[in-house]
Amino acid sequence: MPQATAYHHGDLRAACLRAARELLEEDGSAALSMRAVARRAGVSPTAPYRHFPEREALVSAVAAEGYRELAEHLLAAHPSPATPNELAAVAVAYVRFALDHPALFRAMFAEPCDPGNEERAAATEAIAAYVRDLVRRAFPGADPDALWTAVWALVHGLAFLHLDGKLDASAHEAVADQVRTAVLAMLAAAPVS
Amino acid sequence: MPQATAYHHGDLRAACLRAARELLEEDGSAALSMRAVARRAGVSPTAPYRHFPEREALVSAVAAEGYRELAEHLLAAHPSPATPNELAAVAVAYVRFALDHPALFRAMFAEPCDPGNEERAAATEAIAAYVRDLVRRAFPGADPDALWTAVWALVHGLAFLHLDGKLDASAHEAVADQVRTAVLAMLAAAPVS
DNA sequence: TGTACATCAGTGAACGCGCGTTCACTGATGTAC
DNA sequence: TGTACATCAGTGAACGCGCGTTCACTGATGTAC
Repeated sequence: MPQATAYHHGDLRAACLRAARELLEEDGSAALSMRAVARRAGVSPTAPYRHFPEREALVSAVAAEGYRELAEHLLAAHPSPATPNELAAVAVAYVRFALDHPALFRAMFAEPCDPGNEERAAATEAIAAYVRDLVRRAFPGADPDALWTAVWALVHGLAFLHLDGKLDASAHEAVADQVRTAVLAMLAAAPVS
Repeated sequence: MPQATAYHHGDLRAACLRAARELLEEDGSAALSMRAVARRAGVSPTAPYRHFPEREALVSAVAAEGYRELAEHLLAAHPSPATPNELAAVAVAYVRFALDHPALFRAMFAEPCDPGNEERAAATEAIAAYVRDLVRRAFPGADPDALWTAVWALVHGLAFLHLDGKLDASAHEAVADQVRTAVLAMLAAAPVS
């Protein structure tokens, strides 16, 4: 760990990530910019380039952090969900995370992603594994590959529809109810034919 | 209908919408800008302000057009789906639309939307009605309000996960298979408990 | 232990860019008398 | 029918902005001898 002085920051990489997160939390609508991050970190506009070769690298790093936090958040909602109600609780947690960190969530999904970023790939895989296990436990008879995609899509769609204002997201409890009800209805759906 | 002359365009409003659509189809990654639209329409940078008081108004108009097209596209896939297979076909059409018009699709959903735009509201409602009818036909026993949200979310999630590269979208047929399989797996899911 | 020097992590000026929007304007149209 | 004039739909210069990135630089650190 290098020493911090007036000239040398000490840990600018971490400071940039922290600044980026703060900016995303504060103004969910503005795109993340290198210059804004530098300003927030109290450093010249070009200093971050020592640690991130280009904007996309910064965004990828922030997104990876977001994936890790989302994984923790889901685990905290339920470590090993196995019933429809438990699955619904996890769905609510997923949507809540999106609504509590809208800009981060958009950065995680909508920003062009660098497929070579291992940190990011590992973090995504942790979430995928969690959902796959959930599906195996909750739906022993189903094709897990097909169903885990569907479950993720269902929950992800609920998150974005709320985030984008297509479903009303103004009240916490109402969102939770809406998500729970939708998930349970889907699982209980008995099609004709 | 005003006459077109060298000075007066004749129907600049429509030309702006056409230009905007072209730009979205050509460069899915760039944000829509008033200046680019004006350039494409062959008009001074400020001329579009005669027809759209601000950028958001233009985007809202384009989005409304997108909703109408999406509704037509779904109707064309199946006018009155009632079985899981027919529902899956509509899901495939929804995802295909998103992948064929990525920037338009993002504009429709991710851009901040003007809730007062009636054109847009009407177009969205047409889609909602289509999905609600579908749900009523296909799942006579279910709570239609809860289930139509779930169905929309499932399909919408599949669209965005493909659009954002979280699910592989490189081959048309593979995407269709993936979507069909996921939807059918979800409908056939038999939870424990 | 002291010193020369390579390397590292910053600075700050500058480049060229595109953007949304305003403003005063002008050319063309259409309407009232 | 002819004309004065209001209105409409454009123009073009300008404002102030923020951006990503480059470049030559400089201050601080650490290492080899």
